[in-house]
Amino acid sequence: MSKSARVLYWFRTDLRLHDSPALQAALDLKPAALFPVWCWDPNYVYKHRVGINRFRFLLESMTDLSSNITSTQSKSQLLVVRGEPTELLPELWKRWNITHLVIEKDPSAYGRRRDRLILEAAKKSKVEVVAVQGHHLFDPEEVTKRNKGKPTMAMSTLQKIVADMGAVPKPIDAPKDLPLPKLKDSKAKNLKDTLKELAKSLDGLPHYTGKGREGPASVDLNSTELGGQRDKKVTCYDTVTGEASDLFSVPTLESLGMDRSKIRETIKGGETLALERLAKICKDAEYIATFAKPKTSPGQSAEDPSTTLMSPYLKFGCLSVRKFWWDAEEAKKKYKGGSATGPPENLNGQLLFRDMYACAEHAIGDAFQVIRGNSACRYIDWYCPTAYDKDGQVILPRPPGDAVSEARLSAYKLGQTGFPWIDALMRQLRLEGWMHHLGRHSVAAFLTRGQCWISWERGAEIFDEYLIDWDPCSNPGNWMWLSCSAFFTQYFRLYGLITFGQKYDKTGALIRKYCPELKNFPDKYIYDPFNAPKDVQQKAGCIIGKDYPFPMLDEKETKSENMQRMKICYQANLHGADKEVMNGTAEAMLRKKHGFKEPKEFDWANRPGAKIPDWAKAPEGEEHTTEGAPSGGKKGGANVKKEEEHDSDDDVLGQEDEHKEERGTKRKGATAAKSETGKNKKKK
DNA sequence: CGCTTTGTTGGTTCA
DNA sequence: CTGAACCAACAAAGC
Repeated sequence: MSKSARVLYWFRTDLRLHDSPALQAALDLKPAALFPVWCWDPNYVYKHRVGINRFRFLLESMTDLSSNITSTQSKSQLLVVRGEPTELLPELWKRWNITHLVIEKDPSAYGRRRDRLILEAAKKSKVEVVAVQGHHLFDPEEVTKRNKGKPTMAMSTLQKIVADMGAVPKPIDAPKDLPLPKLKDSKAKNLKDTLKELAKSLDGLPHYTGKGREGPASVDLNSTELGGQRDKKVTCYDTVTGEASDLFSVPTLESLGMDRSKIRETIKGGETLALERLAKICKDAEYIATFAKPKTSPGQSAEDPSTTLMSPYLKFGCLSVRKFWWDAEEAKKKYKGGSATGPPENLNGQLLFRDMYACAEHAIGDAFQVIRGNSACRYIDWYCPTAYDKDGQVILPRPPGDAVSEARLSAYKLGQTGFPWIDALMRQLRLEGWMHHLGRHSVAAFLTRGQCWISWERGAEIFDEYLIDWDPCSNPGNWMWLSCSAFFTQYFRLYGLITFGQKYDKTGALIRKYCPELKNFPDKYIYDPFNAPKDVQQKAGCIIGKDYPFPMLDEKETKSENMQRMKICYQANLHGADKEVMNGTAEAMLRKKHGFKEPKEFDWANRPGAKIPDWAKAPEGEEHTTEGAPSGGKKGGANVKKEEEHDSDDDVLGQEDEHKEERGTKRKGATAAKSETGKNKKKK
């Protein structure tokens, strides 16, 4: 059989050639032909929330994979076909006389649903399917089976299970050669002719005209109407095989209706860069051996991260997680210093967390993304939850919640909350598609149980759209963790909006970079410019409430109110799959118990506490911008524009030099101000 | 991989 | 030299 094998290798979660057990399985068939295919799935284009940065990173990764294929076999490349895989793949294997379909197993709920259909179609066509695990350290299907179908809700559970599953497999090298993607009667002598023949073989196939197989046919989750970043027409489905001049090529961002000028292209995709970065990190044995996630700083940017920044590459399989695991193990052996760190805080522990979430998602399925129907998720009566119709279908667009929560959610998404730490992190996310893990903790706790009491589903949605490394398991999993809905229960442990960032970086470099309107504030007030006396604000060239929004809520007031609510929700002990949640009575029940109030707008002048600056008591007719650009109208636009004026790296460096020079004098100013207020207090 | 309050310890300054 | 005053660093406990 092996001599006549003709393999369609379908890339999905594995944009790499190194350590790919699935690709190895394909080569083990000793095929006469191997077609490396990427099917440009409209379900990913329309029915998953994907922003500009993640599409950009994916396209870069595909381009790099294609060139790596060509470097290995000059007469081959990645063959990108545009259409619905369940419609298109059967045509390909019919017209290309395929005997075997080889894939890396995609363990996510969508992946499994899609692959079930593909498997059925393959069976009908007598195409043999070979599916191999390679996206995680351990096969989530096998782990779930060993856990009796239950989700893995703790690291200790996962560790216990995988202890009996043997060691993580050692990485295998990239292939030295690849079989040609040739038709049976091919006369092609070079790649260009091969592509022409392949395109000709697909003549007569209608190009794809729908918006994906899943959900309501007309819905485009990435349209601006639904809060997405697609503002132009999608043209990538105008053909099946791409432009005639560039057959089977990687689509462009423009053909997805997206405008790359709206983002910063900070983290570039591809296997080549992933391996370079891994090699560089593993050279530093001490860094690898003593890595402790809680000690890494969230106050650093992607250009100089305190973590490895490998997650985007793991997400698309540009980097094999098993290679990461073993290269880290090798590096640790070289460390001769004191004691090394262990799981869960070390690097391998981080990779195990990724497996834990994948296995939990595997057991729960689609409901892992939401609260309703999710048995692993504690039910809490958040504002702005996902809404369902009588048949249990999600209503899109989501019917608005109360006005204040909607305004807060919008301000949060744009980085206009009035809390510089939160705003800097959210702007970093929106512009660059990445945020440090602990920064994600901070903003997630703030939106949910900390201050806003808004559903983690809304936060997960924003992350879905903006994160490059978004993952259907880790992302909802971490949102449930931080909102104390699952995995984690210590709801009284809450991140301070001023103190948490300050602990890592007193100078507020992240704020100065992403909130340039605040860059001239002295260190003392960079995390809470709203507490700065008016003369300090004037000197900094930024009046709070005018050039930067007032805080949209009172940190301490919301915190204590929400902790009381959490206590009551924990006592009620409802979960997403309970009948009270499914029939919609849970919300009213909990609100009765904790004395539900609509969230109120923050009244600066009457806020509790004794630290009200004189200038705030008498606002001098200045408008309080608690709304903080949530309408997404003129104000938001103006702020975005202002930011982009400070975009270039040179400019950022310039800003940093500036504070270094000025810091000394500004500190003196701040101390003087402090002693003054001290005197005032004594007089009173 | 919390924050805040409270209390302790050990050190410095200065009348 | 003494002792009050202050302060930084840390630990414990409660939310």
